[in-house]
Amino acid sequence: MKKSKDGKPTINDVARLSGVSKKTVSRVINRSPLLNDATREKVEAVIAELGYVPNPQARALALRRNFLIGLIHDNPNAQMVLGVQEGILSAIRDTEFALVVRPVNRRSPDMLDDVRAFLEQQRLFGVMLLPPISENDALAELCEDLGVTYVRMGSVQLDEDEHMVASNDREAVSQAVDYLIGRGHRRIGFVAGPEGFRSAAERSLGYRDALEKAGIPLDEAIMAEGNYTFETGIAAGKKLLAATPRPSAIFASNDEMAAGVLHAARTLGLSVPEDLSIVGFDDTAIAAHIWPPLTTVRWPIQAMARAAAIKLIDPAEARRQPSHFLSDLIERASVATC
Amino acid sequence: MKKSKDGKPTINDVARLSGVSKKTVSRVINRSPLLNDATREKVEAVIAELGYVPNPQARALALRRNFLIGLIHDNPNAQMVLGVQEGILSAIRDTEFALVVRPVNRRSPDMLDDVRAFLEQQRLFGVMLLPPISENDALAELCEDLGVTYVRMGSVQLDEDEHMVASNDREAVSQAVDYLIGRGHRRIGFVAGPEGFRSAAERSLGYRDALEKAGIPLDEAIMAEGNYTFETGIAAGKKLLAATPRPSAIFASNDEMAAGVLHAARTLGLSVPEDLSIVGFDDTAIAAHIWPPLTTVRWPIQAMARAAAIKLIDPAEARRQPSHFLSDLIERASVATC
DNA sequence: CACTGCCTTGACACCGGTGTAAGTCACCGT
DNA sequence: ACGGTGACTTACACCGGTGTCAAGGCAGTG
Repeated sequence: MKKSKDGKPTINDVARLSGVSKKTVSRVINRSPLLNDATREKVEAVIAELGYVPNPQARALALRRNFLIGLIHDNPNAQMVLGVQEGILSAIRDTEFALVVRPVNRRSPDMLDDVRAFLEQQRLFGVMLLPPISENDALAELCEDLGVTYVRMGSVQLDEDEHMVASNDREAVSQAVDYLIGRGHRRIGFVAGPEGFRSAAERSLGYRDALEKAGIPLDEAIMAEGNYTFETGIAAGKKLLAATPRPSAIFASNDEMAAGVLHAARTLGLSVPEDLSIVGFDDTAIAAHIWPPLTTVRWPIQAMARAAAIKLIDPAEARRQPSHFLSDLIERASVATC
Repeated sequence: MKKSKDGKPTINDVARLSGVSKKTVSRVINRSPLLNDATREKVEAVIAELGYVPNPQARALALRRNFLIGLIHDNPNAQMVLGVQEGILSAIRDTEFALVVRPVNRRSPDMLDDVRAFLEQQRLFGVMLLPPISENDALAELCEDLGVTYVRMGSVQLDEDEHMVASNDREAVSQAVDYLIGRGHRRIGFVAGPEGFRSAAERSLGYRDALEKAGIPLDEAIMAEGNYTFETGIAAGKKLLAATPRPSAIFASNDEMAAGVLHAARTLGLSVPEDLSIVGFDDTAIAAHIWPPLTTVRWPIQAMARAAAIKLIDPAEARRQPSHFLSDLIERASVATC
């Protein structure tokens, strides 16, 4: 009698039982203002009694938009991805939105086709792009073409404000290197991230900025490149620590490589921070758990992701929030005064 | 002419342009066998020309089921969660399914209501439950009641086969402790996980099994409990290393706590593995990146998640696949012969 | 040549919501 | 008494697919 057979109650059930039209029920659900209070209460009572919840698929069909936001990423750093997921979730909690995740393979030649198929098939409300693929302009264009609103997260402003939430890696690195200089270091090595990553380029610029400001010349002998992994950090550390004179401090463009440098130093019998100071970037779990705990730059992933999600689902509110985020230096125990 | 105004082409556009009914187009999309080849080709040509992709919301509405599978978790370990996401994705790649994630807060008193609201609102096809909340039977019942198919991942068989993918933590730990015993250790400390976690209980049982088999009596002085965090690992390490005689090896129920034990040992001036051997569990990134690299137990997260996803979307295929997974001991450098 | 049955296709209702335009009713001014 | 007004409410088409069932074409059969 209350509902058809096994299914959940529908708007029709509610309408029938409360003796109004389905459109009126629809108005109650959507909190339409032009609605008599008595009617509203009557309908709400029936809704509560039945435990009615609107069918999101039907809504999506009628509205010609759904309430799914996508997260597209090819990020190797689990902590970062999860931080982003949590940031997004904090923004969509208590809304009807849900989060769909889609890891992709950056190296795959048909990554773009893959994403296109995903977007065409799912017809998401909007998507968020995480670095490093957020740096891919073709991807942003694809979203534009497909009429999917998007927001990119990145280490530098890459797109118009409405499509971008950025940290400022260049400035953050510059400050971190300043900090080393302030502690008396003059010979500061640098481990760059992989070419092609915008974040890597920005971090290199920050390093150069700081040295230039302090009047310290660049020295290629104490600069190396890694690909953000522990292993390449070891290799870079070995190279830098073989230079003469040996650097008294090394800045690595992410924590994994910093851990690699630490490993290399240890292998050479150097103690950290007495013989070598190390600073990393990202403040991932590893930074706090290695010995000595790593001084590193933390950028506010969750807050950025939250801001990005708000841009997607509520552009008006988003204009009242920052689009640019500053990173902090987290002082632990891997830096000593020189 | 080809499509109405700005929207994507619909089944009606395809039907009109190819001069057949929409039902026929529907048959083409769904690869219905009772269909003339000529017709099929004609329609397929139009589909290709228009770039038509069926609207998933309309499909979901008509079929009364959608193609979203949910991942509900409250897991603090980013690596694990991401591994699971990737496992699921490998199973649903090239299907029309998509993955919706939903972190929840285990400690929140209305966690169940939260999940209920999520399931009622989104009407997912099915959900996967990750430990530790996968150990919550009330949650499984909730899914059952709501008619949402579910699969639980866990460290031990907790449910009927069709709802469960399990590793065997008890046996894995037992083997790891056997390994220490085989290396000559007789005084082996144990850091348990938090009470209330099934995985913690299983791992404790494994420890007891191994000692019992070797005829080594339990000694509470070299057993401690932590809550799977680095900090509690330090505390546990301090306690165990203060015991006399001092243990020559410690098994910690996860890698973070193992890292904490390592930290504690270092603080006391002990070197690892010379003075103390340490074995962890999970093989998270931290295990490979600390010094010395940690010998640990790896359980096949991705494969398990993949199997779980297949259980959800293709039960027939799932019966051809394993539901139980074995863990391996990964030998690194934190264990020495005693 | 009418009858039967198979193969293929189409008409139409339906899934559960929303938009639009039209309807009802009490109240108002003239 | 009558048209006008504003506040609510309803009927009905529509979103874009799928299920049901009937119909058309055609070969095989008696």
